[in-house]
Amino acid sequence: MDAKTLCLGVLSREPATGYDIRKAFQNGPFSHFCGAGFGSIYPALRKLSEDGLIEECPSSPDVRENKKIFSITPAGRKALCDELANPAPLGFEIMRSEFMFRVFFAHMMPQDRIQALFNERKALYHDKLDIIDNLLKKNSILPGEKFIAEMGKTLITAALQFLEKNTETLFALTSPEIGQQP
Amino acid sequence: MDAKTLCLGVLSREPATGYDIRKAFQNGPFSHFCGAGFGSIYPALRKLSEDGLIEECPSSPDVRENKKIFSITPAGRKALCDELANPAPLGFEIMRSEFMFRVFFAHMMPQDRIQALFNERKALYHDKLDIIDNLLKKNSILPGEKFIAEMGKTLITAALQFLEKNTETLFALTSPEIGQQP
DNA sequence: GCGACCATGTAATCTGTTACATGATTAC
DNA sequence: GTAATCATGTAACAGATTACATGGTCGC
Repeated sequence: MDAKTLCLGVLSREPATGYDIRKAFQNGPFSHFCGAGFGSIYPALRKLSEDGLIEECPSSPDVRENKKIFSITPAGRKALCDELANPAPLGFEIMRSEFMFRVFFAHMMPQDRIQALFNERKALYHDKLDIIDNLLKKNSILPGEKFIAEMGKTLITAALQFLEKNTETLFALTSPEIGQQP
Repeated sequence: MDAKTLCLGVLSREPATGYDIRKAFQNGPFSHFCGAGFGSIYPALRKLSEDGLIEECPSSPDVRENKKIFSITPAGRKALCDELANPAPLGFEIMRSEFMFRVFFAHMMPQDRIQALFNERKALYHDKLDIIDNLLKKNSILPGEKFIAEMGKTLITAALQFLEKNTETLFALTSPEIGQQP
């Protein structure tokens, strides 16, 4: 899914600035399953604008002059629908994970490094759960959005519980000091 | 995690060809958390070879001439360790998911399309579970590898159960024919 | 006044994906 | 003999990440 489609998706919910879109990816309803940085978002907005899929809202006196609020056009909504309905290039994206790659090679890392990795990851999971819980508190939430928030919550909770239950077992089976072992 | 590190990781377990590496990503122990295609693997192998991190095994009469079996060098093992231990650029990779993006916009899709999406996804999960179950049957499996296989199994099972339980609820809340709704 | 946050954008680089191009071996 | 699988690679293109560069507003 490219940055253009992601931006279109965010804008289909409500008008937003590039900055707002990034927040939606960082702390908002999209944060647990996709993302993009400024370097992807701004060029995407320019292209979408050129293609007439989004448009800049007329500036009003109460917003700063350099602030650009974009809204989706009917053509943009159509383009998003088409993209959503298309045969899907699939790709199994769940868990394309650097964390898992590292832990896979636990025998090549000192135990304190793995411990730090686990702690970081648990903290990250807790952050994501907080974000999702806040989303679920809102009363106006569409079915798809709710479904995905709950799915995220379920999966992150499962991951967290797995880490909590199995860390000791992993440590019991790896040597504390070993770093460069084959 | 770039293709070079991924290849190095695969080769740290046993010597392999580019083709073997791809299989490790498609059906092997790495399949549920990372991946790469030929277009990434072969250039990566060339670079790793140039840097002395891997080397081509001397050709023996029992293997075909154009087949190149690579093995990791001590320098390569060191490079992998360094990469594993480094402060981690983090990035929350769990669930960077096109599936979730689509379902999030369920209200913009006809119900039969969502149904198809769900069926595809469930089939994919079952495939992944089969692969993982086969991995877990092996008796010689390192602790990190076992941990990650079991974590994958746990998470995929949780995802599958979530889909099974909540599909009807989602469908009850979305209209069957609506496609292009705001 | 200062730090945190809002806000936009560009340019270089890196890297991955896709399609193409080729051919050997194995099992039926 | 023919289809599936093994096996290697290149080239063009699309795309993202990273760092850079700039400046306004708000609360303390």
